[in-house]
Amino acid sequence: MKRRTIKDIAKESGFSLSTVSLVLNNHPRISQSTRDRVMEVVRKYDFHPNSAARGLASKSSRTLSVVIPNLSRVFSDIYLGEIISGIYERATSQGYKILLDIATAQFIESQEYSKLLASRRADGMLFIASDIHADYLHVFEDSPYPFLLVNHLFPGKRLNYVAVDYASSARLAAEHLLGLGHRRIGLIAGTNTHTGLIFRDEFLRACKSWPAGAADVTWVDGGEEWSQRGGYAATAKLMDLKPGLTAIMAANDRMALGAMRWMVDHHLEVPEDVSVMGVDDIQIAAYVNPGLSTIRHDLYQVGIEACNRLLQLMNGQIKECSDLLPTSLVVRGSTGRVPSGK
Amino acid sequence: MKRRTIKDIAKESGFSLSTVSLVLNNHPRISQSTRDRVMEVVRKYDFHPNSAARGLASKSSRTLSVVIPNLSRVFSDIYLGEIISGIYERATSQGYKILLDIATAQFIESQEYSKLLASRRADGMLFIASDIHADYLHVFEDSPYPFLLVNHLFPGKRLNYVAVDYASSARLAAEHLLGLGHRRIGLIAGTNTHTGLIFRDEFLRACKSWPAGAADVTWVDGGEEWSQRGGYAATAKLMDLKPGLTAIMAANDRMALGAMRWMVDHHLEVPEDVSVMGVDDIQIAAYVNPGLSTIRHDLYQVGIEACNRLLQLMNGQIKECSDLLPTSLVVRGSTGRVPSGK
DNA sequence: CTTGCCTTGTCGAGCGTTTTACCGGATGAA
DNA sequence: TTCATCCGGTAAAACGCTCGACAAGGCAAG
Repeated sequence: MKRRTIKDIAKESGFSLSTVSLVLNNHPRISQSTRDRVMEVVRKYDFHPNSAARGLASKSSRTLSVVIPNLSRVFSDIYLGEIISGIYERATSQGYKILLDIATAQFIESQEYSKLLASRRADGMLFIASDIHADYLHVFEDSPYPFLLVNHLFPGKRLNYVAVDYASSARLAAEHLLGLGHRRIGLIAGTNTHTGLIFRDEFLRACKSWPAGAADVTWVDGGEEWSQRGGYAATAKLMDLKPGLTAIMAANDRMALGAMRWMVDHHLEVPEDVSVMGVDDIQIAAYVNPGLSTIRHDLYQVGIEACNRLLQLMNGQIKECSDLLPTSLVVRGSTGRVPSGK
Repeated sequence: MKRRTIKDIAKESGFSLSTVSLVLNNHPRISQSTRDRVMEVVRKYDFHPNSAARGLASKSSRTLSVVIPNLSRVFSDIYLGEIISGIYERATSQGYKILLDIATAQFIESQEYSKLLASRRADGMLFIASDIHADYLHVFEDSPYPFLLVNHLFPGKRLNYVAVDYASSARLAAEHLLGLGHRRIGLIAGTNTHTGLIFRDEFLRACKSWPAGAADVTWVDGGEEWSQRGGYAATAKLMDLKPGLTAIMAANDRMALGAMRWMVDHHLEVPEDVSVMGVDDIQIAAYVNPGLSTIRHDLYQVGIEACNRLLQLMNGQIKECSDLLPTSLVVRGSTGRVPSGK
């Protein structure tokens, strides 16, 4: 099968190579009548210009690299899906395609993140996979390549980011639980990301400085994957350390679901015996029993905004970016007033 | 910033353009000593060959297109994540990258699926997004482009596919419930995919021809998105139509979770009053209360296998593909013997 | 000393676009 | 009439790599 090229279109339509190219790129230089005659031939052959040739000549791949974390079953976390949907929406509307990568050990060791941009396979990179050990990202400080962290940040590194305001989420959550009278609180923290650490520290701070009396907060780590399983194990640990806890705060909804499951398995009622609260407001949070109180993070919006900012970095409209997006409290059935007599 | 090319490497290392190219492609023609001297320079400059130029000259983009369904919050379904992880694993190991697309209305109307392959932006396509209305896919019958449906199929169209054996799943599920004595069963079906229809029809058939006595199965549609919400609504409808149901069979776990939620909201015990069963064995199925009985679909394996087959189609090792992968029963707490006296 | 073959490296013609000059003709003002 | 300007289109030089054809040199066999 002979592959058609712009040359065939030129020959058949009677115009030059350049003219066809200009038509295909909607260049204003070309008159409507010429445009029509060329497009007729283009449609007749269902012609689509070769993207490699385009990329070579134009020095742009019209492609964005998106790197996601290497958690087992990573997609099951709505967390990611929302962000990616947002990115896709924005990227597509600007004529960009998405090249997906997973931050596996192999991906990092072979420095794919550099290779992708250096080889011009992608014009810019959105990185959703940063944990506190991602020191290799320092290559993107002052790098000529457009790079942006999505819902992560790296204190001490000059890296662009768009993220939800985790400190504000921590305050909202703390105020909700404290306002319900809780003073003995267990915190299941995520400590493998900087945003997780920010959440933990701000939550502790808010509980310590509560006007109506400081709360006693015990925290444990919820595990690398922020999963139900991790939340379950962390809850077991907390309840062992401090049997009198009246509330469990988890750094995301999945761990909170693990906590609720532990309560059921140990014949404790939520929220009568213990209140449980999460963060993110994933879809299933409204479908468990009781519904999970949580902090809403609009991750779709994070995706949109992150992609927007990356595009601005790419065309030079901005030089750097450090956006924090707002969050809000969602109250459902899993939190209630502290049990009387406790 | 001057971008380095293969030419600079050639000059600096004292070899020809072609030699550098051959080294970079690990061609056996080149001796070890030459290879070493070239690679030294390559590393010195952290050089990465331009992928557009490579693609243009080699007529291959080393990229696979993956198209996923346009469900709102689509990623929240572990269903997809598992498949994509499998695809990624396989594709990466063969040096291919993944170009992600979502089957939005825009994607379909603008015939992006053709454009991607015709413009050589991707060398082959894995389509996870097929519903019964995807008639436009007929363009891939006898198309020169490698194309494969993932966990879907299209009776009546000559399209390659790799899918789980839904008919076998239906039999396993039916046998489990019938074996527990259930004879009045509600089925929440997914009717917008051919695999969903196959499941429904085979489930009905199996229930009708059960040796120990046919069951009375009532089925309703669970909605386009196979979601908790849809499962919840479908359960309401079923329980209204047939108040005496002793078991609910849902075509996926998410709808089953919706069904369980409905039971809780209406003070019915699972499985004491009604058994509930799903399909897929998503991660959370083990974490709800009671644990969800289901049919395990190894979707990671589907991804691996699908990618394998596509690569074989691409290099001509096979001409067509219609694989069905096995499934298995997983019994947890949500199904039990039919209540006595019912 | 030929001849032929093998090994290793080089030449150079593409690959299919974009984009910068440039050009001819029409238009309009002086 | 002349000259500058504009308009619509074209020629051709990149863009950076791959790969088939070819060449040089070494070596073994006759």
